[in-house]
Amino acid sequence: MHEFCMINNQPYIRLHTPEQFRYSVNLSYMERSALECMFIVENGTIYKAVPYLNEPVLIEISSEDDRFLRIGFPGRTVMPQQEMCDFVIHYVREWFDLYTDLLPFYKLAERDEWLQSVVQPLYGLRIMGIPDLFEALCWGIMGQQINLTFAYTLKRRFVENFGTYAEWMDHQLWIFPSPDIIAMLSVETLMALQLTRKKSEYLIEVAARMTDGRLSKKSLLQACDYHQAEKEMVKIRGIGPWTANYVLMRCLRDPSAFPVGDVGLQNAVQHLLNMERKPSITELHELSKPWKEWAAYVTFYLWRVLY
DNA sequence: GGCCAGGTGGCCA
DNA sequence: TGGCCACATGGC
Repeated sequence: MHEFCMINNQPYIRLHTPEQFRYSVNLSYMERSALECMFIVENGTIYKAVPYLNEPVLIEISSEDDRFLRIGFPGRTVMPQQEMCDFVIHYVREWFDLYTDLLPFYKLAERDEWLQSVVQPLYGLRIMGIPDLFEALCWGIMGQQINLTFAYTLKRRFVENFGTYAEWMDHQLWIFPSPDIIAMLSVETLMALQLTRKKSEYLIEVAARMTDGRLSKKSLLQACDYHQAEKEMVKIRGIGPWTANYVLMRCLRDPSAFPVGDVGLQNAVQHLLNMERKPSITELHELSKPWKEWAAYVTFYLWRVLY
């Protein structure tokens, strides 16, 4: 549900959110890294360019009472046409994971003391998504086996070399490169950004598959079977179980996705359980049994404990 | 200077 | 199936 509003000649959409949502806790997640290049956060407002019919649309997101979302359109004095508004509303809902009902997750956490201690302080946090499948896959591949700071550096170089941007005030708001641009690059071109040879090959291969239609978000979601989608992704070189589950979690919206080999997850569990060593994969599967269906959410919340 | 990093593919038994 | 190892370089 939403309303179209005006304030000081600025059009905005007032978007209703589920009860299990708090803007502030999501905002602090968005503020976690100054190195992030796909959106800007300033004074509690998130600015982003979203791709609408190959045309970047600037949006600004803020909140009313920590509950309602306000979606504004910087630089516009009239409300955009209906189709664009519908697109933006859907984009924001997907980005903030507002289509997911978190009530069962919180009910589950109430019955598990350990889980509750992780979940309760972050009440209202959603898995902030990466709606663009190509971006999600690239980010997963780039981030493998390197520290997060360097991963952000690589993404920035990738985006600034091959993406497009819209200007807002003195900022550039970037649109992630489209697969057809990347599919045409040589391995050496990507290696110049300090991606490894293998990662460069993987990125170009994923781009080629998305360009010719062998791989798409639609086809992965078509079977309505996340396990099948995972199998499809893992067939592709450079996408292992971690990356596939990461993409299931942040793009395809499978609440039970579980990147169990994730070192951040392992560190968080080790820390919270006061273990002397990192938990094994087997131990993590054992631990996750009670909340298996919500493993993506638990993982996301656990990341917030350490990062 | 050394260990670790939001892993994966490939090889070997 | 399960255990190593190269990759390849920045961050701290």
